Amino acid sequence: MQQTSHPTLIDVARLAGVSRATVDRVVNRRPNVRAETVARVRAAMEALRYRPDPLAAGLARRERYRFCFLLPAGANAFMAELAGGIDAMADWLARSRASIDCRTVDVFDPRALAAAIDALERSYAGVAVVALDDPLVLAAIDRLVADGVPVVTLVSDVPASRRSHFVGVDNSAAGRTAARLVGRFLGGRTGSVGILVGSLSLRDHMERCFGFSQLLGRDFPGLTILPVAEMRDDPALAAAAVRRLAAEREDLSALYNAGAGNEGVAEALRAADPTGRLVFVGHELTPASRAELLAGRFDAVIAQNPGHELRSAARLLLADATGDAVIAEQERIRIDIFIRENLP
Amino acid sequence: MQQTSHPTLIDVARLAGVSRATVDRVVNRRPNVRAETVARVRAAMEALRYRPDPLAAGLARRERYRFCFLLPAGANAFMAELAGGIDAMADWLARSRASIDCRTVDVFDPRALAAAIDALERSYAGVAVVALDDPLVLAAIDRLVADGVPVVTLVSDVPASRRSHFVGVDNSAAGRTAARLVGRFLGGRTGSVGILVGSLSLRDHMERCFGFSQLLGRDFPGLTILPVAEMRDDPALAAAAVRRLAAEREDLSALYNAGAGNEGVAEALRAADPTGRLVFVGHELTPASRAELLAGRFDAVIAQNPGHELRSAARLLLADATGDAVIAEQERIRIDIFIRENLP
DNA sequence: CGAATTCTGAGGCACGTACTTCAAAACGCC
DNA sequence: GGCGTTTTGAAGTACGTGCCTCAGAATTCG
Repeated sequence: MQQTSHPTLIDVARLAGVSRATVDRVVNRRPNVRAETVARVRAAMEALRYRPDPLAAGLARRERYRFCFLLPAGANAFMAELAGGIDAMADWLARSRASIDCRTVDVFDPRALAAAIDALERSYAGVAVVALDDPLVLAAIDRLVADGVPVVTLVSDVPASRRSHFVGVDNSAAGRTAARLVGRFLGGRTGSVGILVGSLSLRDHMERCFGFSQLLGRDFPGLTILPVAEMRDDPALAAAAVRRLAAEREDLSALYNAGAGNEGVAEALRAADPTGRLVFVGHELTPASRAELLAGRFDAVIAQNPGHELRSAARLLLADATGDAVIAEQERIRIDIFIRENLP
Repeated sequence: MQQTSHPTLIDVARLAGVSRATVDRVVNRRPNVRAETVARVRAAMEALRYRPDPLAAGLARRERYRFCFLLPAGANAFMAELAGGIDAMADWLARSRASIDCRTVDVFDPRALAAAIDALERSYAGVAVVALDDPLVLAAIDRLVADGVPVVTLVSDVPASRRSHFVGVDNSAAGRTAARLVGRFLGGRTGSVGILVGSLSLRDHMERCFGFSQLLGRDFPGLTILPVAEMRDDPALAAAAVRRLAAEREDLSALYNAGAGNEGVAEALRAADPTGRLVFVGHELTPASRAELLAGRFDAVIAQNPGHELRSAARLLLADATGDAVIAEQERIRIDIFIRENLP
């Protein structure tokens, strides 16, 4: 029954005319095997199409992998969904003998984030962190990596650090996507376009802003870009800014919110734009932004799938720990566009 | 070290004051255990947070799962990507002791598809099929299910059959999404809109068409919907249809292709609409549609991620076979919108 | 040639579970 | 009390690999 049941290490040993131990040495690239013997074993492996049973291997090497996910504290709906998704992965991870500790930290404070990273136990098999592009944070990440703990950045990157991967989207492209939609939805109308962000010191907000302005300025010359308004992801501040923009510029034709706080924007829009003529594009699919899309007050939402990002980060850390290969295509996070009709 | 290393069946037995065998009986719901004993064992499992080690369990029950994926033959780029993606899952599946046999069949012929389904070995632990909504196919699927082989439909559904899941998108919603984009991109312009499909007997094409017409008619009364043109996913026929539409209707302002054959549309567009005023929305991200988006001749592409669909189908079949739970959110296939700026 | 080194074989323990067998104990019933 | 049935315990084998030890063979080197 060789064709149905998978070949084992013993089958390889028999075919190659060597012992179990020698096959083991070859498979696990241990030293002290003659080149000629290696070749014979390799040939036998080829012939039988031998693949080490991952279950038995995992059982035998009794390692367990503990990972840590460092997420921003706060009421941000997107981040809340991230945190909530971690539990959903528990079963999934147990299958690979892995587990995740989740910690939260104030993400607007580089000092606190760096301290939190420094405080992490070095026994972790890997760490995923929603980072902040700041020298302090960069140094902390590099220290962690230097101590032998692989790091992936999640959602927000620190490109210059020694993290092994970034799991997230190209935020410049996301900004350009928003700009294209705003421009096309305006369909040739002219006017001014307002931009809101959480903070320009957040790399992702800044990049979106940059991409948005760049494309809008180049491809839609009829539109005037207004100065960027910062609002710390605070719905109340966002609402105030929207009201101010609507009052000051009667030619206001579109709004782009590169940050969070869409609830505030929505609230202000209800008052400032009762007819819904104003084109609005924001980020992240939350209960609030979803409801606004359905109500027709938001025209499009640019999003990234937090579940995919979590799983991708976990897979990458796991691959780092076990030495397995990764499917690159699967780990590329896409820039999702949601309108009223394709809400999940 | 009880808190770091996971508890085993033996730990549970010790705590419950019973033997290994009894714990095994409880864990695997075997008969002949007194209710009171079951409760004691359950309590011990709770207390220790015992979870059976999936690796050891998998090793002990020496089952292997063979699945079969039945895909359409033909040069269709989307389907080719589907087929190609199966190999990429091989490693992934080996980890769960599963493997996939991939077979192809002419999807336009219900009789052939039904015969292919009937010819499948009943030893498969599950089958995924790109189905065709036809009574013959439905009956064949139901026969397979009756023989104890779980079936999931992939991309194209047979809702009335006894398949356990459908992995794919809501094509009516996809059509509505396309309509919204066409309408918004036209930005108030009036004119007529052409619709192309592969075949109206294909459920997914028909549903897209339906969703598209429905929303366009309701929300964009300034646009006239032209009669649907069928073209068997043939680029040459598509090109001819586009040329004919462009010639006959000088008010043609947008085109929607609900089927494949985008290469043909692109070729015809180059000639018929050199200025790029015509709004075009199509389906599926292929090298061709990608290039057209970048060139600016296509305005948007509605897509589904074939890799996700494959993995989802595999996960669902695996869950069916092992009795594991599925993460519903993860298995919902999203309707992707791609424009020039958010191409992956 | 002898010694040191490099290879190889044989065997065993461990991982944590599934599944089996057999005997002993507990229980119900008449 | 005796019988039959249900429940439980004890013990074992098996799954396929990682990792270990130790002895003996083969090879190289001085």
